[in-house]
Amino acid sequence: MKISEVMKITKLTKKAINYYEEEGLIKPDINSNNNYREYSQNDVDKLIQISTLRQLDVPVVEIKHIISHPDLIRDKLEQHLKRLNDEEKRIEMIRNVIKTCLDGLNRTSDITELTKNMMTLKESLEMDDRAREGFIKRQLLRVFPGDFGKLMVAAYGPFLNEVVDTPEKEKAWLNLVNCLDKADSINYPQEMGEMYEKYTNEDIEKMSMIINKIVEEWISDRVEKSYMDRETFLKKLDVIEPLHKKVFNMVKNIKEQLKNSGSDKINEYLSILSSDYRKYKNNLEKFQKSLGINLDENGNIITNLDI
DNA sequence: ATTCTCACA
DNA sequence: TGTGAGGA
Repeated sequence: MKISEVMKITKLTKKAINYYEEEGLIKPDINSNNNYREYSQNDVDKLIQISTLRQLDVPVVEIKHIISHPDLIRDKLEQHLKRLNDEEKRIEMIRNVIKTCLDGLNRTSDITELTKNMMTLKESLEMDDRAREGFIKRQLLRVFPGDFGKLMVAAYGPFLNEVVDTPEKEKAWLNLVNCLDKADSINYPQEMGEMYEKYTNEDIEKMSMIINKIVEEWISDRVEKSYMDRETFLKKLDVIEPLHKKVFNMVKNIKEQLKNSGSDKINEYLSILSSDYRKYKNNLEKFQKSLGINLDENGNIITNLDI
């Protein structure tokens, strides 16, 4: 039969039929008088198969393989399914980057700024776990310059080793990156600068160690034993008491600054991201309740690291 | 009516 | 991975 007939039967266009021939999927005989194609029933059957697979987005090359090696069909379909799944993930990623970027857009309408932001977000998704951890730490040190930043890193470090393996976490991670990215460096209150001048590098090192250790303990389940009596707690408190009292009064100021740059949701995102952080908060709460410690204006040792 | 070639997305 | 134009 001639091509118009085949068009009717297969619902394919001339163009498509010719194209499939060009690609070697079918080989109709050619009438040497007029150069017209003569399509066999077999050609039509093949074209129907091709059409079906094409509607499922199977690439023409794969269809070609399938036609010449019917036993490959399982392999090829699985391969195609994987492609689709990958593509879905890719699109989900793009969607999340754009959404997150849109959420943080209020501050800039500068397109250069915007695309830079999008690039940062996209690249942040391609990081491995180590790189994520390093990225956050660098950002923390930028937002909180100097010694206070080191203490922040010590406090938050234990929560930064989480794998981002669910869509929920991916969103939270993007929000966190976005949040830190647009946060300006903190201008510490004057008293704070004065306060930190007094500390040597060794002091800061030591405080970092202590903070880190405390947080680690709060994450672990040992916390019940090591902290749940008031005596032990007060002893530990003495170690960092000189630091604590002053720091607490400045935390509000810093919180304000974060809020002003729209970056005050770090905790929220970290909660979604890190099960350790949730555990930490949870243990903290339990502990505070059991000792009757207040969270309010007068400050207490537990909350002062929690910006 | 069909094929071919080229440019184009 | 096709489509559309235009000539043969």
